[in-house]
Amino acid sequence: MLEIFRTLSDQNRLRILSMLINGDMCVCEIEAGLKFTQSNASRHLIELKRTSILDSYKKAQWTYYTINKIFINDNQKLWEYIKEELKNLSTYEEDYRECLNFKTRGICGTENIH
Amino acid sequence: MLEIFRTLSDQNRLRILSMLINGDMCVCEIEAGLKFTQSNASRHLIELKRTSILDSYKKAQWTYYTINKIFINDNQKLWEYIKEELKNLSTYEEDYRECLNFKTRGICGTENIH
DNA sequence: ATATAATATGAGTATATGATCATATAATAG
DNA sequence: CTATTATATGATCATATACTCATATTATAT
Repeated sequence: MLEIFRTLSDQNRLRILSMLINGDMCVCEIEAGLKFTQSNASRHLIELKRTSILDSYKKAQWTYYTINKIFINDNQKLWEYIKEELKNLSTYEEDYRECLNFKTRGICGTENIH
Repeated sequence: MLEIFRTLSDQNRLRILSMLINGDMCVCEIEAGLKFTQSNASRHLIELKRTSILDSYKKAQWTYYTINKIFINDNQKLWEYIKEELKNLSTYEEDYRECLNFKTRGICGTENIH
């Protein structure tokens, strides 16, 4: 529980989660959508995965991160709380717009795959 | 949400919460039961109150801290999660024994009141 | 009033954390 | 193979946090 709260107690990791509730994203989409440096995006995602809040899979050279189904299942009440609250983040609307923008423009070569 | 998670991401504050689910306690009972220094106990309790997870009331010279009913009501799912998990803390049984011990021995003059 | 006990707080220190830059690794394309 | 793109990681720095000691504040008792 401590590790979970520790991982959740960062503004930028919450912003990442608030985007992933709308669908999986790769590192460079997070990077572009939330305006992080590449290494910062990667580190936050890895930290979220380390505490099993996220899971990841690879598609070609892209690493996609996704909300971990096991985490949701093991922490249902906590997850319901988080999921509701994430939409109230002051950054949510703007972040979502930016992410959609990059998704449709095909920021990182993903347009060749999808 | 961020502030709440930040406040909850500390081992000693979780230990405090795990004791308070069994009843209100004053600063010196937390101090004795959990073996904190006086100032450390006070600071953690104040931080938990600052984020409205705890509330406090005074009885003579003692400050009693209590789980904030408003917090419970405003964050029901989160609170259910926390309440369940607190009992699984590795420190829980031992801390509870120590706190009971001090309660019955009347550690801080409270025996004169109760 | 003074003495005592409980709590809060200012100041200082050590450690943890988040961020960045530069570089390494992994995967694909040509 | 080499070049390119995406991701991960080592090193470093600045800031945040938890802790302690000393002191201030508050409340009670005598």
